[in-house]
Amino acid sequence: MSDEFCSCDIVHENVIEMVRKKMPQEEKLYDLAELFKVFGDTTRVKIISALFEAEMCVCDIAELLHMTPSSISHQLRVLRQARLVKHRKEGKVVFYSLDDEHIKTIFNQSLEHILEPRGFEYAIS
Amino acid sequence: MSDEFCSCDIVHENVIEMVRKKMPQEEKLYDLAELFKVFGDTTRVKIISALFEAEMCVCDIAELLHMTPSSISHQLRVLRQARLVKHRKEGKVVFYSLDDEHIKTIFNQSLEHILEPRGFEYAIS
DNA sequence: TGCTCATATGAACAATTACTCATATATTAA
DNA sequence: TTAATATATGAGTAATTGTTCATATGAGCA
Repeated sequence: MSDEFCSCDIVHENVIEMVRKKMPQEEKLYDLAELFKVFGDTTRVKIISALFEAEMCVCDIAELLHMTPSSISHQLRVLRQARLVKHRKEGKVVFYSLDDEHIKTIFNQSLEHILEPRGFEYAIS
Repeated sequence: MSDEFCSCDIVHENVIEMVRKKMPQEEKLYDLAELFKVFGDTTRVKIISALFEAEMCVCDIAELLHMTPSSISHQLRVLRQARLVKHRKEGKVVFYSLDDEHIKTIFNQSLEHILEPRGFEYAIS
C-alpha cells in the first residue's frame, strides 16, 4: 500500500477491505460517538434516569441531585441539543421530559452489561 | 428542607421523593456513565464497528483507521478494561474481537436515534 | 412601571483525556 | 544470544468539558 500508517508485515488486507466496505459511513460513526458523549456524564445520566420516572422542572432536578439550577440548566441544554429531552413552559416554570423511545432500550442494555457476572479471572476459588 | 441546593419556591417535593425512590443506585448510574464514556470517542466507536464485522489484529485496525498501532493499542486497553473486547494471541499477533452481546443492540438503537427524522422546526416549508 | 422568581447563558478555571513519542515486553527466527 | 517484529505502556501535551459565578432574559405580580 502507498500510504502506510502501520509498519507491520502481517496485515490482513482482505479482512481490512471487507470490513471497510461493511462499516457505516464515517459521519454516522462520528454522530454515534457524539450521542454517547452526551450519555457519558454522571449528571446527565442521573437527569435522564429521573425523567424516566416523571416530568420535572429545573429546580426539581436541582433539588433531587443536590446541584445548582445553573449546572442543571447547562446540562439540559446539552440534552436538548441532542434531541433527548423536550420542554414545556408553564409560566416561569419549564418542565422537562424525555423525547426518545430508544433511550430506555439503550440504558437497559447498558445496565445489563454492567450487571453481567465477571469472567472466571475474578471468581473466588 | 434543611439542605437546600435550589432556592426556588415551586419545588414539587412529592414528585422528587417518588423519583428518588424509583431511581437506580447512585453507583450504578456512575458505572453507566463510565460505560458511555467508553463509547463516546470516535476512534473507539470505529474500532467496535470494525469488530462487528470481523476479528482483527492491532495492525489491521491501525491500517483500517489510518492511525498508529500505538494509539489503537491505547484504545483497545480502554475497551478491554470495560470488558467490551476480548483478545487472542497467535504468536506475536494479538487478535481482538467483541465480548458482549449487548453492544450491538445499544449501537443499533443509538443509530436509530441519530437517523430519526427531525421535528417540524427543521422541516422545509 | 418596578420587583421577584425560574431559567438560561457567557466566561473562566480545573479536571479529564486522546494522541505522540520514546521505550519496554514478548515472540520468532537466525 | 542477537536481531527483528507486534504489541503494550508511561510521560508529556493540546484539546475538550463540567462546574461556578455573574449576569441576562422573561413571566407573573404589586
